[in-house]
Amino acid sequence: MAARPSLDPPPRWRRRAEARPEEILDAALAEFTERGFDAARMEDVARRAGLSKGGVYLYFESKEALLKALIEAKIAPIAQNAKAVASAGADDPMAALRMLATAAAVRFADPKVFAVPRLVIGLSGRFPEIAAYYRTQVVDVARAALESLIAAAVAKGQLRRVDPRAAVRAFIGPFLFEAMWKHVLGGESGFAAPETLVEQHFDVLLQGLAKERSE
Amino acid sequence: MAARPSLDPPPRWRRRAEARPEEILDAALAEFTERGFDAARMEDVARRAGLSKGGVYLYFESKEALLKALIEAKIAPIAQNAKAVASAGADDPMAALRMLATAAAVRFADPKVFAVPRLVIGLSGRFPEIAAYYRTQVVDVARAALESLIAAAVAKGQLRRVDPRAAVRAFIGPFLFEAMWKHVLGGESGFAAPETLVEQHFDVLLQGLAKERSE
DNA sequence: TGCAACTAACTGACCAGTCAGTTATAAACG
DNA sequence: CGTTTATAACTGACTGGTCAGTTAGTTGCA
Repeated sequence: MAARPSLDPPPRWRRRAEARPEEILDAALAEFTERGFDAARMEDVARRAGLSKGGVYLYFESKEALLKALIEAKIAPIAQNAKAVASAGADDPMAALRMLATAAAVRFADPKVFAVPRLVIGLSGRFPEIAAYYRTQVVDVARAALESLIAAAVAKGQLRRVDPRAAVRAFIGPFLFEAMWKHVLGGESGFAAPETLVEQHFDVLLQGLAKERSE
Repeated sequence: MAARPSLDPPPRWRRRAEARPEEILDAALAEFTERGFDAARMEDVARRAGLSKGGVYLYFESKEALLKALIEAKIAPIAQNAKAVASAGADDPMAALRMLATAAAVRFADPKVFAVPRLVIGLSGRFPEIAAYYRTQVVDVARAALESLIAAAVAKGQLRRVDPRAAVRAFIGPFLFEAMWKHVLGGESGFAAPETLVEQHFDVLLQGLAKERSE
């Protein structure tokens, strides 16, 4: 009734060269995450992105090239963010650390965001370059940002002087564990809210577990 | 010269039905780790185990069956261990926690041991059953063991009362992070010794990062 | 009209799984 | 004891299906 039978039906496809690359990358991330890189079929990636398999090859040389482009595209903003927070928050390092923790909790809770590190972990054996790229572009940057903030807090007398690497591990590790629990092992998170997570984390991280403090 | 030319040359293969399954599982773990489950070829697994491809199928129904057998075989001892430590160390929980931490540090440092969780992570999208199995058989067990030890320590007045799940995250997370750093990202570990790792970890974990303790 | 964007049908390589045949080994026999 | 017999263990060539990548031809659009 409502739909007037159009005499010239809509085109079977449209030329959308600008939007394609990003759509293909999103489709690829979804397929790679669900099936794994090898088991994912280029045909399915294409369908999901709304074009044909041949079309994908107009934008990406090969499946592997698509994978690498995907990693690069999804990684860049994260690293950017970490660096920005670190340099911006040098005068109030504790507040900056809290912001970073909250950002980490929120990001790690998003399956789409965690999908990338998950992919990298799975493929690190076969594509060490990708793992190395991820390390230098993301982990090293985040690590440096955290270390500088912690060092600043130590200098201000707000934190004890501890081994910086140990401090970074203690800072990130729990989030990593929670993310694995949720996204990899399919565990139910008792408390959904990232704020609660951050709150509990900081309590343990700052005050420690010990009842009495030993000198 | 030394080798006397034997008139009847050694057989081209031997019947070794007892030893085969384990050898095949070891070979499969190595191949799956290096290439990934999909990219690994059954032919290569077989060669590595010292027999032909057809031979592998005498012991395992399919590639997927091999994968599942592999996970089960490599997982069992770990879970066993965690449970034993937990129940044995109820009277001195702090010592038991230190033992568990050291055990974890040593195990996580071994690429062969960490290969299994690495596989599970990579395959969790396609084989959720495997991830679930790993969770119930390993992570849940370890988690319960830790929580009971921590609760015991709290009861004895040795630890503050904090959210048990947060405490467990803080306990395991850093090891997880270190393992990822080393095995997945190929980062150099500044300090090889697990004892150092445990020492630093406990310092931060028990005393916290804060300079002054707030009530 | 021209051409970039796109499709669909195709090709060639690869590999999990099968199977007909071979060989090591142990047991039965003379 | 050697010799035959029986069979479990094993091999390697083969097959059927799958899928990355290609290409000849079609279509939207300026």
